[in-house]
Amino acid sequence: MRVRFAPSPTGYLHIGGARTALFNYLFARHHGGKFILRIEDTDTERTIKDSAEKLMAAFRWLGLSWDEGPIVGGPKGPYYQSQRQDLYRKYADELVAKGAAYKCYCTPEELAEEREKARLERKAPRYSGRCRSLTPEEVSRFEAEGRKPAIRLRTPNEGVTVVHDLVHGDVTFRNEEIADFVIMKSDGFPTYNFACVIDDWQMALTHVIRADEHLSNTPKQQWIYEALGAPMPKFAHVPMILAPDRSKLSKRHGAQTVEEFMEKGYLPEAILNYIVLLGWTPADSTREIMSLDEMIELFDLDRVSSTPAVYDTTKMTWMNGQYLRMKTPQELMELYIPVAEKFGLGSEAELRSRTGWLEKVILALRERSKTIDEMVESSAFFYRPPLKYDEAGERKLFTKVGVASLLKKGALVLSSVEDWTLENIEASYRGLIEREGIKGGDIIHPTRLALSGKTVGPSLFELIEILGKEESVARLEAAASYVEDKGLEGSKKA
RNA sequence: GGCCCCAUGGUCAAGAGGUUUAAGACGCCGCCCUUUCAAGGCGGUAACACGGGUUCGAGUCCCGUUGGGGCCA
Repeated sequence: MRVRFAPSPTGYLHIGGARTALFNYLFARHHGGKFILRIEDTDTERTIKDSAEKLMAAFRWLGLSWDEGPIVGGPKGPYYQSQRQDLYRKYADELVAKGAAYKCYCTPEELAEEREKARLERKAPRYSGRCRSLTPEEVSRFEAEGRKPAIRLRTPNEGVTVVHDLVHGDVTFRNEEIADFVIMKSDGFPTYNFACVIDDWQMALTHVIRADEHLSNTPKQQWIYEALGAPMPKFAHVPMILAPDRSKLSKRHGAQTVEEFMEKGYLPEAILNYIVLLGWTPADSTREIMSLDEMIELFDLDRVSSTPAVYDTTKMTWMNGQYLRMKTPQELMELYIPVAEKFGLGSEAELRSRTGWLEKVILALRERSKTIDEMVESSAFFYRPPLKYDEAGERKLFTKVGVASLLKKGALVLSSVEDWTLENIEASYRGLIEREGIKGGDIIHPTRLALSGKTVGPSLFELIEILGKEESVARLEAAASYVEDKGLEGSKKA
């Protein structure tokens, strides 16, 4: 079995494209077939330089490999449409010679006029077929005028065409609805439908798995296969992925490309796992968390649904958190370091020089982070004192009478801890709590705020241990001075 | 505008005529755990778009309406 993903390199790898690519990939791997990548850069003007490179980088990052295509090559190349132009020309000429297609000399103006006329008569605008049977004289007159012909496929005017779709079942189109359409434009470039069929045929695809938006194009494509005498692949139109407002995904919907999620600290396995569930469920539908290998084992087209899906970042973020928790500290460190560097927490060399410490930081944060970026952000206070204290926390905790003295006492007991272990740190604080006759929270919460600037975070004693004795003491004293300088104690009502 | 596709909770989604007083997941709410927040555990909230048929029986089949999406221009 041979399938392909054929993106046009006009931007980035869209979440919907990624899902379609994934379905193709899984189908190929499940059946031991080939997954082919083809770049549809036929429309050279709109092609963005090196966006094909970016696309492939996204694939690599996701962990999806292709068996044939750019870089890896293959027997059916080239895999860029821009390098296959002579093929389209060749087969178009063949169709003309056979009489299955013909040259059309109509100018855009004439066509527009025809369309306008149809509109006024409230009829469906469709090509009249005026160039269907031009006499040799007419042809030479047009040629003499210097007109460049387009090539149109001669299509049936009656009867129906049925697409046997693997997802939708049989879909019937009335042939009279579709007029002779252009396969080669007058500028010599093929139209989408033609190039697509030539390539799919030449690349010997057995299945065309693509998004629903192409279902309406399929009868035209089937006619091209027939005209060519080419074997027809099986078609499977998978549901589209919609934005939260149920419209087609576009830039204005914010994060929607694989690259964006990559930059936001998402894990490729989480993205893959989330999108595979958009339009497909395994036979055991309560099963959600799956590795790529498991998806390959479980995936098949018969459980692909036909209803479009709205994608929801919230659930993907949750899933990312699930995957984050499955990572070892070592794995997380490799993901953490580059982001931390970008955040200005230190150079890679600096960070790597204290991996033991870093592991503790990461372990402390792993349970409460959903993305790598979030993890890095919430670890910032381990590297430098808080720039400011959480406002609500300050109002609640630093205004209590006696808090400054409590913080100082905390600094004192910590400074006297000889052997800096979690147990000893906690014991020192517990002792203080008992001597003062206060509740644990009375000092634990202000201490957390003093050390991290936050009211939430890892277990306090773990936090203190990681921060170190000197730094903890210094921050407690700084906070005590801060409370005193600002006269916060007892100021709650003011 | 014509044609095509789609229609179960806010979102993903199971359901292939009776096993459904409709799974599961995210979210949300509550409780438990707990030094906080998470995580985890437990519980709760919430749906078959509407109208006609077919059938002993319909979320499941048919038709229409409405809504959404796509393709062609």
